[in-house]
Amino acid sequence: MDSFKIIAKDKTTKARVGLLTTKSKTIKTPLFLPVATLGVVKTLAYEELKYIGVDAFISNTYHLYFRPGEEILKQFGGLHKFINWDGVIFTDSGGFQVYSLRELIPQGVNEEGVEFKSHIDGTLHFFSPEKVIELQNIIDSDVAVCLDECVEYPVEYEKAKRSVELTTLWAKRCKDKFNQIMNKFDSKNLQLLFGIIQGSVYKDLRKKSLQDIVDIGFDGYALGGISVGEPKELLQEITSFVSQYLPEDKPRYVMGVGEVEDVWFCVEQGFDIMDCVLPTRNGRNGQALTSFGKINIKNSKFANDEEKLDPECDCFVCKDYSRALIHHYFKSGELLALRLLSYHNVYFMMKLFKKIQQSIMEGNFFSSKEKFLKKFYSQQNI
RNA sequence: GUGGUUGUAGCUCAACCGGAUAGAGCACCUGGCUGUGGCCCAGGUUGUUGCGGGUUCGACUCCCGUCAACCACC
Repeated sequence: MDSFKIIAKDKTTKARVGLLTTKSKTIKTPLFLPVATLGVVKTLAYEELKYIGVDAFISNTYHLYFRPGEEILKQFGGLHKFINWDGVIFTDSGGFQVYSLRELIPQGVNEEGVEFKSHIDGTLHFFSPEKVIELQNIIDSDVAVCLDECVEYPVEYEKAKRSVELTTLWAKRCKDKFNQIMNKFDSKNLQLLFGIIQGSVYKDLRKKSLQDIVDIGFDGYALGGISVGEPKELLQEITSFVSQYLPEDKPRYVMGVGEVEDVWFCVEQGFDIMDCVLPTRNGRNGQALTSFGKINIKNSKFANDEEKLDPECDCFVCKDYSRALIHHYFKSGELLALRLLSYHNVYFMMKLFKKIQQSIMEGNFFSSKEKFLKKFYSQQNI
């Protein structure tokens, strides 16, 4: 059974609307995944996620491995049951932590896997491709991804090349282990497995990586190794380059992208799924997304501002809380401040993706994009 | 009333034997953050060194006076 079905295509761009069928649910793409590293979108209750209309989020294998740990997850029968959430769960493999926590990898990375020093207590732990698949099976996510090696930017060609070779090698082992485990399940309860493409900013490496990964064959393809500090032009160059070689009939996931401008761009290039920490992390630090651009609610100019966060938003925060009040909560260190902006920003992203889906269905993706971004950069009403 | 201690940025404190543009943390004001530790990073504003005299080439620093806070004793 095909897990992905395209139901609409934009005529002038590569944007498309699809249905992704997972064992939990069928959900519509383009899809934005808020990040729930430890199984929770920081500060938000599951009831709130449901109310906002969050269909799916992404959790992290590495972090869940340390807390709550395999045993608790096994006891409860996976993350869905542990957190009582019937939406779709993606899991990241820990490959990104090879990059983000690289100072905790004293031995470096080899063919067998990665030896991590726990960021919590410094103890040594070993992740192999097989282990990561097992863990994601224990977590019982709907969509798992292969272990990959994400390298920093900028990176030397030779190092990027080795990471591509390693990522391919690991992808094969992930796929083998995955098939072995999935044999025990009936077809309705199959997890999906996505492969990850590396290659940094080198086009020949990107092409090699995606050919290798597509040859192995996965339920979807993720573009990794971007959003690691490279300039926006390179992000755009790589995403548009890779997208032209990806199979059309499989979901395409660009990992770590979530700035408003980048989101429109990646959808335009034919990507279906993206995830990003920005709406929540920046929300916790005072940045709010509004129809008229980003604002930092901590700025003193909002101290007496009676206007709502985003005059065009209909979330409860924008109905009931003035900018001045949220400013006050932030300056006072009140926890509610973090929640209000997290809620609003996630709401903003969900509404944005609904708008994107709708514009593709109605055949006006490009003009919608232009209109949206023009307003977003106008800084009116701010 | 007498004796003592202390007064330096909004706050807590540095500043050698008298030496150059009086510094730091926090706070405040901005900016940054792209497969998450609420963190962190990068900049920026702020001083009549309680006040007034004096000595000196030069005073936060030494001297005199004065004000304030605190402590002890009457």
